[in-house]
Amino acid sequence: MALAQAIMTSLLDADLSGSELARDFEKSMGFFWQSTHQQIYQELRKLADKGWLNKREVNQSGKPNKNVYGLTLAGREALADWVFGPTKVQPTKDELLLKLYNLSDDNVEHVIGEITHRREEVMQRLYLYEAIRRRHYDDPGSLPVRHKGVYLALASGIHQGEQFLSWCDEALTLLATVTGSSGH
Amino acid sequence: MALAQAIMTSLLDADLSGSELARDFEKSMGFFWQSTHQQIYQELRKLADKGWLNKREVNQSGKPNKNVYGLTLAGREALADWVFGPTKVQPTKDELLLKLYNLSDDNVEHVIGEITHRREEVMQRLYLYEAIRRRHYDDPGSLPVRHKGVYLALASGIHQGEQFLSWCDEALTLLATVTGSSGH
DNA sequence: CTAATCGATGCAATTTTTTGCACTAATAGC
DNA sequence: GCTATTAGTGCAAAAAATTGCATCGATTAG
Repeated sequence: MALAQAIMTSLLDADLSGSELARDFEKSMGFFWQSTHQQIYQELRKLADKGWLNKREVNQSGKPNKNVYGLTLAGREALADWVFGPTKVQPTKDELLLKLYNLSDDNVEHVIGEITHRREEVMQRLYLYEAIRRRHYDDPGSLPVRHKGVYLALASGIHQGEQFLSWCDEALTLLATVTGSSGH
Repeated sequence: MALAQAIMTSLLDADLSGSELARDFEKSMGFFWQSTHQQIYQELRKLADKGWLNKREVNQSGKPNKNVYGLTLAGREALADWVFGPTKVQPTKDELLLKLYNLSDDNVEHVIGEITHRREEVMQRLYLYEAIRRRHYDDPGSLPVRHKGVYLALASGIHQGEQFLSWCDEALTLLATVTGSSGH
């Protein structure tokens, strides 16, 4: 959707190669914007064609050469302009909710298992986010403007995680009554 | 992703035509699973070919004929089996978060505007959800099993909405300090 | 030395989603 | 009666995302 902008944003601070970007997308930026290396490579080429990125080949000792991309002036301007354009949201599609619509005595146990599992995953992620917050964003008020924004994106992830945990608790409580009363 | 299952789930209680489904997708099911009528029509044809749905043409007085689809036994079984399969999640991609990464003195005002706007939208939606909850799911504990599941999907939307509102408040508070101190 | 392995890069086919249009039949305005 | 509009259905091209491979060097095992 706005993969182009996600990539350019990653390049704001440092020039990166395709694989470096792909790795970055598993960390920070990737917390809320997933992408695969294939997509990234393609998009990089497009952006270079457009003149928003410049590419320079870096010879590496021992390893194959890597192509490092950096924002051009035009790229920076395009990115800055983009902020004022329309904002798309692609809402989550979670098959778990769909499964809930199909809840039955036959599958409650299974669904409970899935919820429990997801709860665990989200909790792990939440620990990570909290650790980052504590480490880098202890006092948001005193951060430079741009970092305030980055902090808020992180905060969004934290809020969502917490919300999910509390939903899980409600769900598990309610579903426990089903298995409990229906016996077996 | 699992559009097929989303459609079949909508057909659990009643047979529907393409346009009726499309309208449904703007309501209940569509609260957490968006789709367009084009996609729905295509998927309906595929599912009918697979033998999971049957199609019957209904002549309507005055209007063009409509094709009404219903679940076949095979369809019901496939749907029931699907619940036990792997669960995919397609996490939200929200350009607003990307914009936050690009926060600057030049665009804070604009971003604040966008957040405020979204806050309003989410609040509206939340009112709707709450109304549905109050009307149909007053006492979740006493609902039949399947409706408990449906209720939990709704509850998920409510939790998410509330989470978003509280995030908005944090964000607006923090960003107010930026515009406040930078003056002008 | 040769073959198997690995990490980084990338092409290409397939599938999914989006976008734009087109047809049909009723309805409304003139 | 003729044209414009609207609701329901659907095709098809384009764009985006996913999946599966393919290459290219260096590295390790035999």
